[in-house]
Amino acid sequence: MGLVKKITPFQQKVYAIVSRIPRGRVMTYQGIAKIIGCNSAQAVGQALKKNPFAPKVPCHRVIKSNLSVGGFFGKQSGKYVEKKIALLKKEGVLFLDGHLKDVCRVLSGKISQKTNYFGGKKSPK
DNA sequence: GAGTCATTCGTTG
DNA sequence: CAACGAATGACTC
Repeated sequence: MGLVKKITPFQQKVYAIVSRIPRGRVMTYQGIAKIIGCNSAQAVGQALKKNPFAPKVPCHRVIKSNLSVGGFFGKQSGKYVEKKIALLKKEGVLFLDGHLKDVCRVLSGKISQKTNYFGGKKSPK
């Protein structure tokens, strides 16, 4: 039976970090990637997609560095992503139009300062 | 603020 | 060795 929990060292690091994200908080792919030692958030995303410990690792607490929601269960959009937002919303992390409402909820030490997120700018409908 | 192209690291085929 | 992926940055509108 080749069906064994074969995970790579890279995945172990990703799951270790993600599983340590406290409730009501989120982390970015870039942040995790940086802690691991690489600057490839895509590698982190792939590790989470193949996440063999789906319910064990709170992958729903991982979002993109641009404060957008990101993907979930291999979907970049759809009801799965909606569920991801709903889960975070239940934990106190609110999203507006697919983007994080409160940047303060993000751990990871620091975020890209180059990008001008919602800093003071607001465009309601 | 929103959309598009190119880049980058690791895993899998 | 080649292609893909839950992403990101830079550039343009």
